[in-house]
Amino acid sequence: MAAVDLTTHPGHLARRLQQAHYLLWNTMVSEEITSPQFAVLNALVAEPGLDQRTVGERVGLDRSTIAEVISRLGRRGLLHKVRDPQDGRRFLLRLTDDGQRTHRKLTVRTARMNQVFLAPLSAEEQTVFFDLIRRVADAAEDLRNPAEPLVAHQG
Amino acid sequence: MAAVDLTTHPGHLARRLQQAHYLLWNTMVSEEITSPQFAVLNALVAEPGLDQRTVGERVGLDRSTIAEVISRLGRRGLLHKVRDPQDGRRFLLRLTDDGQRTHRKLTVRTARMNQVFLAPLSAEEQTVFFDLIRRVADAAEDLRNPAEPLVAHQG
DNA sequence: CAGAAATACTCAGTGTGCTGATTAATTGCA
DNA sequence: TGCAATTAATCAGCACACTGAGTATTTCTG
Repeated sequence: MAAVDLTTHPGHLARRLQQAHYLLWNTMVSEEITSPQFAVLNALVAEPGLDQRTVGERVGLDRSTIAEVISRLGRRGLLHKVRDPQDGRRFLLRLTDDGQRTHRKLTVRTARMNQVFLAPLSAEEQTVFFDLIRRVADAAEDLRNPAEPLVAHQG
Repeated sequence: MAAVDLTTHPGHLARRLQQAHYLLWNTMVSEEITSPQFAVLNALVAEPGLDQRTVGERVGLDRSTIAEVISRLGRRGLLHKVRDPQDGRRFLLRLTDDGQRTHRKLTVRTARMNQVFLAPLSAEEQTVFFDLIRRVADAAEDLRNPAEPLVAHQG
């Protein structure tokens, strides 16, 4: 009697959107490398030698998840991790040649997939689509990490 | 050198959006019942006595995932599954009184959470937000399930 | 009615994603 | 210097999400 219409629930839509993307990625980009794995490769192309935690921050993965993703990429020989001689807690990450090649190959395919994925929207709609999602996601993230702790005015 | 800007990748945005939602759900709705679990409860409020596969179809979960979600809800005493006397392959699902109560309670909280989540957007923007995401997700789903096999015009 | 095809569900395996607890290393302060 | 706090990473535990393979039941067809 009191059932709700889930098509107006942003969480439900977000999940469906991600699932749809997952399937398309699998058929058009790669069955081996996942989208989060590609994000990690991409982060290390942009900034080689990052440590694990920072990579996670860049791509939006928590400490546990980033550890597993990196371990898989390591097993596949796409990156290597070395202890930071300056700070023994850190591992510094770099892509191997194979990792570089894989990133280049997937970059092309990902661009094609994005075109297909966004094809139902006009160019202007695509811009709005990005803008709206980004604003909602950013605001929700800020709710958890209150950016400026608003330094107390006086002790 | 050839790194890509992930903020223009719909898959990456979809993932961030879902993560943001997950966190907000946890703090504002429930730490026990997840959003997919609520979707299942909701489907069974709308249509009591559905079988497992159909519930999965309604909420967008595959056969394996829906099985686990239902088993968890069963363990919590929120629903029960009975073999369909008409078709021994099926399990028919119904909410318990506790399940009904839980659904009612979470419906209220979910509405509040949605308001907070969507607060960064104006009312018109929220409409556009739903429309764009729905269109992209629907189109991608159709790519995998070619809706109408386009019945041949003549034998 | 019997065998084949379809269907509902289960199971094993993999991967993403979170929290809380633990370990190891560094930093900061008295 | 020496101990406390912080920080990077790991580990265990839970939950979602998919595929491919297997089982049981029903349906379809000859």
